Amino acid sequence: MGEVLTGRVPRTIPDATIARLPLYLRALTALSDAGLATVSSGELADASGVSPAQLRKDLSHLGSYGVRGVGYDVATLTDKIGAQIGSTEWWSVVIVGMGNLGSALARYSGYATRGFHVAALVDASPALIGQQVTLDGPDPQTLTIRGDDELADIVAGIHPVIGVITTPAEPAQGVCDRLVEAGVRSILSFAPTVLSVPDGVALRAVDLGQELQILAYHQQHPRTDPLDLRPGADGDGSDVHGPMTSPPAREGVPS
Amino acid sequence: MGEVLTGRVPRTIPDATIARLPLYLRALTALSDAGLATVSSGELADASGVSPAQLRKDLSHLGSYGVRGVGYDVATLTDKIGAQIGSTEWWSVVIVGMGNLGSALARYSGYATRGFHVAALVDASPALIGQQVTLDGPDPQTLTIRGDDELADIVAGIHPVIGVITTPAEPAQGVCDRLVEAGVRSILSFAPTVLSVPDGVALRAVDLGQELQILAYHQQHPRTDPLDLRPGADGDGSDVHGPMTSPPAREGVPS
DNA sequence: GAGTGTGAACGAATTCACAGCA
DNA sequence: TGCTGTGAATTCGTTCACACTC
Repeated sequence: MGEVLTGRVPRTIPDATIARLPLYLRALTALSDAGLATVSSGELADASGVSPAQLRKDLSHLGSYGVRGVGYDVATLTDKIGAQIGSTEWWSVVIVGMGNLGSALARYSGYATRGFHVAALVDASPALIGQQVTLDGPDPQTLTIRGDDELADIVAGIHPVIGVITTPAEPAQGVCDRLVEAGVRSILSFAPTVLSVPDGVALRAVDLGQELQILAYHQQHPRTDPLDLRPGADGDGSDVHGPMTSPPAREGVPS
Repeated sequence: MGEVLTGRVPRTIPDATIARLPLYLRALTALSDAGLATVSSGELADASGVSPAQLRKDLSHLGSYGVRGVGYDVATLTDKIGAQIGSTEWWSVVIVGMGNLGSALARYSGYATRGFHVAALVDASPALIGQQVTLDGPDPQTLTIRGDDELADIVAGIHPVIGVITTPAEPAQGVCDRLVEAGVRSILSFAPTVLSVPDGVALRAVDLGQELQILAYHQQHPRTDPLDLRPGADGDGSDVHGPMTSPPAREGVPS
């Protein structure tokens, strides 16, 4: 793929690669914690649940940070991926919709380790507005649920911001519109509906119902496996259905 | 490509298509509720957030259920997709890990409309075992949290089963192994770790941290858009980043 | 005329296989 | 020798464009 004039790296990392960078970052952190200083593509691939070839191709998009015959320096690679992903700066998260899921996400304690923190909680219900929510985590913090008519004010002060929508389906598009209006450029939705956003706004949507239905399909149509032609070809059979359509998002929301 | 001998339909629906079927099903339900009897590919595509061409190609994998010059019969199409996805039978869900997220998912009231119901709640903590959880939904139901050493017994009686893992990262692989051991063939994990399952078991993983990091990347690297070359090409600019890597799972866990 | 169904063109992502370097 | 980096081949998915049918 031809030379590029801009800087060093081809300034076009495939979306599929970007979606896997967090995986690598997490695996690297674990390796680092375990005291490892270098890893080979095979080891890191195993720890990330991808193939070695894929890992090398992905990393090649960031530049050449490996040493032939040796592997990758864990610290260096962590830095490079972190720089791409933006984990060098702190990101604020605003959660809209304080039902079961919203509350659970608010109290999730894993934000800090990934460079995020919950900055505000919002709901439309008068019954919830004004209530206090205590967040778990290193420095227990208490936030007051605010009304969704204050969204613009709330977002105004804090940047960069990621908006998380955990409302029911019906109000979701309206909330989404108001977030965009207020200047939010990245939105993660858990609402069971299709949302549309203008150009320039990144939207990701996660849906429990859809995930369950996809699993139901696979259970109904078990693979008539033409897979194990060769004996024990690819080591630990991590993934079942070959490369799954939506590269399953690893990492999640425990506790 | 190439004729197929088995039955009617090419018995190989692409994974990407399968991941979108739930979207279509949801859109169809909405249209049906609105009293519509037929839809064109354009309308259904809009309601599902995909392109008309994609929709037609996807549906063509199921067979020819449209009428040229007219469109699709909403009821027929709903049936056909439902049959593929397995929404004709009831699926049981077992949730392991009754922390914030597990509790939220347990109380989620949207299962019934999609053919699922929560059959059991499990946790390892003695503090939680024995506690009652009241599920929302049409017929309020109360489940008692059971110990994870009972997993085999719990799963034994109820089939088909989908296992949902909402534990922290560390115990997740162990829980996963025990679910598989007990006969579960479909697993949805929210734990922030890579899980491996043997061949024949379907695994999907959803990860809040990963989703946020992907959004952070996109915010850091805004598109130098070579997109709007043609004036108002594709109507409502629903998606920002073209076909997103992981076809964002629509539908979710509100309330 | 209107809109489906589908081959064919296109593009993206993965895998292969090997050259090149420590 | 061992492992990275990467063109080439391949597989997979999407988009196009149009023949066909109601």
